[in-house]
Amino acid sequence: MRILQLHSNFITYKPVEKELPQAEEAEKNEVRIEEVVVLFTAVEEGDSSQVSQKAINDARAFLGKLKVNKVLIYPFAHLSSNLSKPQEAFNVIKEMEDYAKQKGIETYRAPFGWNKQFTVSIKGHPLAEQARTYAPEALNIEAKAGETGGSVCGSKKEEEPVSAALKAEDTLKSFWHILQTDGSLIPVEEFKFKGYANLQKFANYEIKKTRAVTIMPPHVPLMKRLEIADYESGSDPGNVRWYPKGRMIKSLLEQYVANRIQAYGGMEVETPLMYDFHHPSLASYLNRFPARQYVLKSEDKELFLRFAACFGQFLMAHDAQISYKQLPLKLFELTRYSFRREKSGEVVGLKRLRAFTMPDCHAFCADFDQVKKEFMTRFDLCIDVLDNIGLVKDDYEIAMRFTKDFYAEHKEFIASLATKFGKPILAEVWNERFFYFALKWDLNFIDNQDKAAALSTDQIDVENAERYEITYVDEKGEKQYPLILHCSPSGAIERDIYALLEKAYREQMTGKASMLPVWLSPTQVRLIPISDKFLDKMEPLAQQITASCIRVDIDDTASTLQKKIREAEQEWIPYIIVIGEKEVESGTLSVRVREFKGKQEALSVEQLISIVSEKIAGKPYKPLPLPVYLSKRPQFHG
RNA sequence: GCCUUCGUAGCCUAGCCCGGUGGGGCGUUACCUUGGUAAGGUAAUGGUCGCGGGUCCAAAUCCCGCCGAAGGCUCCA
Repeated sequence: MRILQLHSNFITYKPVEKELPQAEEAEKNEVRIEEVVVLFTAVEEGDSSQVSQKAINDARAFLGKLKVNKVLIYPFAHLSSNLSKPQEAFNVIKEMEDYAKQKGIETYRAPFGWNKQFTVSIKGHPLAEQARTYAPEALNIEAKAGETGGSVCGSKKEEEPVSAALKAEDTLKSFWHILQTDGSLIPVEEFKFKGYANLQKFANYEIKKTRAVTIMPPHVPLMKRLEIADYESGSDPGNVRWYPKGRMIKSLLEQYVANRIQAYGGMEVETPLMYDFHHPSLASYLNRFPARQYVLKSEDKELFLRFAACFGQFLMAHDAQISYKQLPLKLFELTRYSFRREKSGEVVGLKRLRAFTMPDCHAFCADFDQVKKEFMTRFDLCIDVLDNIGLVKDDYEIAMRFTKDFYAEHKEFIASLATKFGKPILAEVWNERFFYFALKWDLNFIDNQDKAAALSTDQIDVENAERYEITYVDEKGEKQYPLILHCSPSGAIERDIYALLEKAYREQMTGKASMLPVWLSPTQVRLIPISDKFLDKMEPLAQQITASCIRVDIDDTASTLQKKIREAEQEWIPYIIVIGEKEVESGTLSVRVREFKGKQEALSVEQLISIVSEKIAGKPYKPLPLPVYLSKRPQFHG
């Protein structure tokens, strides 16, 4: 069924003559209806009463928005070249009419089978004109795509939506299994989740999408209170502001991940943020999901903001001269930003943003042997990167997604990944390949609402080399298409911070100290003088500690000792040092250690420096992002 | 996009159901306090109660419309 829906000031029509033997009886008088939603309707082969109800229900949704309760069903064959038989069409039209009346809509209908002359005046607002298509079999398709984030650049099919949806029903049906550590695959219903509570939560989230939690995500108040980030009402939802502390944390994570990818062999590049909407390699893909882009017009060009670094790197690789000797070739960019115009209701805190920072690393490989080796290396890299960020195997679950043919062919390879991970993995298996990747894994953090968010991912792309005409020259001097791996070792940086905050909250709930890893703590050491008299003793001590690349600050505000300690604890500062008479005389510091729930330890300055230095060894360093003296700091959040 | 909830000072919040001088806390500022490991005291400061309309002698409170936000659903290429 095809419907053209027009919110009209008025419509007039006049039946002229019967066009079909099945035409109903009608008078040849002009009819005029004011303030009405007109549904020009073509009934197509196979349309049933289900379709007519669906169409009316959709129309009702609009009526509510338009604050109209009047429709005119206007049979209009010209919308389709695949019309059903007239008698069936007439029945369906009548069903629509009956159903609409039953739903309390003031319903009019133009006569069926007549050639009519009409005039229609259409309103000027954005919702006034809508076209819809209903395929009878496509009504209840839940095209579960299985993409949970990561660097994803193209889909496989680009037919018109209806046939794609039909295809999707068959192709996209997911069969869920658990991939055990020995590489064996068992249906998810048969798996005993005892001892794997997190995996069970993840499986529920992925398969059933059920959860009964209504609490606010804990990381949202935390990101505000800790002055990391906040919503920016002056921008679009999902574009957040970063305060000095948050900027520092984010910057350190960015540096760390970038360093690791460079050590792995990724060549860092930088590519444009915006691309031509009508570029041939990009257009076919974009047309499929037009609503997901930020689109901007600039003079006569239509541009869209990138949602990953794929385009830039692929266009770069397209123009490059690549020999098999240089493979695997790894390009990397830290996208600040990638843009995805998620629907407003989907944007949450730092978990799901419209503008986010994502390391995106592509490896161009000669053949499948090379892919396997590289894929394994990157699997290790991703797990190790997250581990260093502060997210360990207990914090996340892995999903692996592939077709059953791919599994049959590469069983050992898939098994080796599972064995390496050492925990059972959720496997989503398809009968046929629908996406551009043959194999993908994604690593999912499970938060306090039992929801999952994808962090790292890696995918074997078997299509985009051809689409973007990326080639390398093999031993025989012939051009070949490489296989492309897409990897985001940490996932979005903002999402890492979300995960760290959610994890900290959970630790607190289970009686442990909530804190960020020491290398990411904006203040690592706080000095609190017991009274103003000791304030001038602070400065040299602070300098000595700072010289060892440790971030130290001094609480010179006019409040009490107890309050200063309370505030330092609420800032999650790992080491708090109170200095008074005793310390000045003995030279020994009284250090309150957050990790040990505030236990005090007597340490020399050198001991303190060596303890902290050990904690942050191998991590990037940035100086204190705020003035050393607390009295000099503004309060960014009430 | 849909559903639900919520908009009261820089921040958190009571009051709203049942209309009658908007109350508290945090912060900020000043003064007192100069301390020994999670909130010292006093005072001052700060409000078109989201916006517009309606009902009423009278609206933060009731009604209608709009705007904004959050959560859920869907979604997550």
